[in-house]
Amino acid sequence: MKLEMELKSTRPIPAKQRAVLNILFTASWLDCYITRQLRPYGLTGPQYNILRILNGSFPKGLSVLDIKSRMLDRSSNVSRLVEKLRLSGFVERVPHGRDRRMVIVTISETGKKLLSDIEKAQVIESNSGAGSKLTEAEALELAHLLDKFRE
Amino acid sequence: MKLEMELKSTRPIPAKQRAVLNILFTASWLDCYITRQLRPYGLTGPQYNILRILNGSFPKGLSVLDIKSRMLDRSSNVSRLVEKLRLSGFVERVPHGRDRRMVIVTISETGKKLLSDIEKAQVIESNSGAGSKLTEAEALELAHLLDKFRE
DNA sequence: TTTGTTTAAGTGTTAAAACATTTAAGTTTG
DNA sequence: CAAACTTAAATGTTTTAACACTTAAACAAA
Repeated sequence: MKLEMELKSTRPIPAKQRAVLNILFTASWLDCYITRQLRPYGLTGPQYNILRILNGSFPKGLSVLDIKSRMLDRSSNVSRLVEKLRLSGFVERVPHGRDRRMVIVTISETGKKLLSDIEKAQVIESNSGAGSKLTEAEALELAHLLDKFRE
Repeated sequence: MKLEMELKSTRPIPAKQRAVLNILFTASWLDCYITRQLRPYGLTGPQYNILRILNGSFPKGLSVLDIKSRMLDRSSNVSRLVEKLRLSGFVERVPHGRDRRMVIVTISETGKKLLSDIEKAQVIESNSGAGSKLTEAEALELAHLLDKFRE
């Protein structure tokens, strides 16, 4: 549905403002979608984000700050999120050898198993999920315009 | 900066996933930007959203549910947000005549003054703000692709 | 009417975000 | 070396989000 319809806007919205509102609205919509997808697995969005970051760097681990710098939401409190993931058994924490201030976080086998379960479930419904109506070219164009938006 | 750089991604990201990540990342970036803009005025993003909705419907007011259905973030607790705005003097609440379950919320003169102050300040720096690098046509295209993304 | 259902708004509670502050280890410089 | 500074992680606190639940009014049907 078009943004104006979603927001029940009466008067026309200027182009740039429409872009701003649409980014915020779509992100909220997407966030809600992702939260629903993750609920059965007992993960929140930021926790899932961390697991995927660690999976991408596996078998190497990352420090807390390294994780934070790669997150979608940079205001996340990574220490606490990692601690929750550790309690659930999805990551492991080992102190850094040289620099004893640092802690290196690594995804566990359980964590990797969880990610692959989630991925499988999403692949099954990937043709009906978020962004499924976009062609590859449109998806690329969208990402490019968003990059330009932040300049 | 391109998303891959922002997220320090090593391997290439598939197009649709890039779109998803970029929407979430850009929204978080934008949210941070807006929060900073609004801070001097003592408003949060959702509060500002409500004020603008009420300004758009002025002089008519809206019920709590009407406001909610027009908000960017539909999970907002409008009752509490409206109460805060009322305590700050930016909105007024009057019980609905016929249906005594409803409350009609209207923006006050103080609230309208606040909005115009904020707008003026943003116009001044509108050439350096969010989305300023996009042309009108690109902004429209971006909004259109986001509409399609949610289908 | 009275019973049940739906709708609007508000409230209670838990968890998370936001932001500042603290602790401890490492670095730099006089 | 010692003091000052910087950096990494954790913690404290306040606010807000998220979600369920309550209350009260309107509506619908027996």
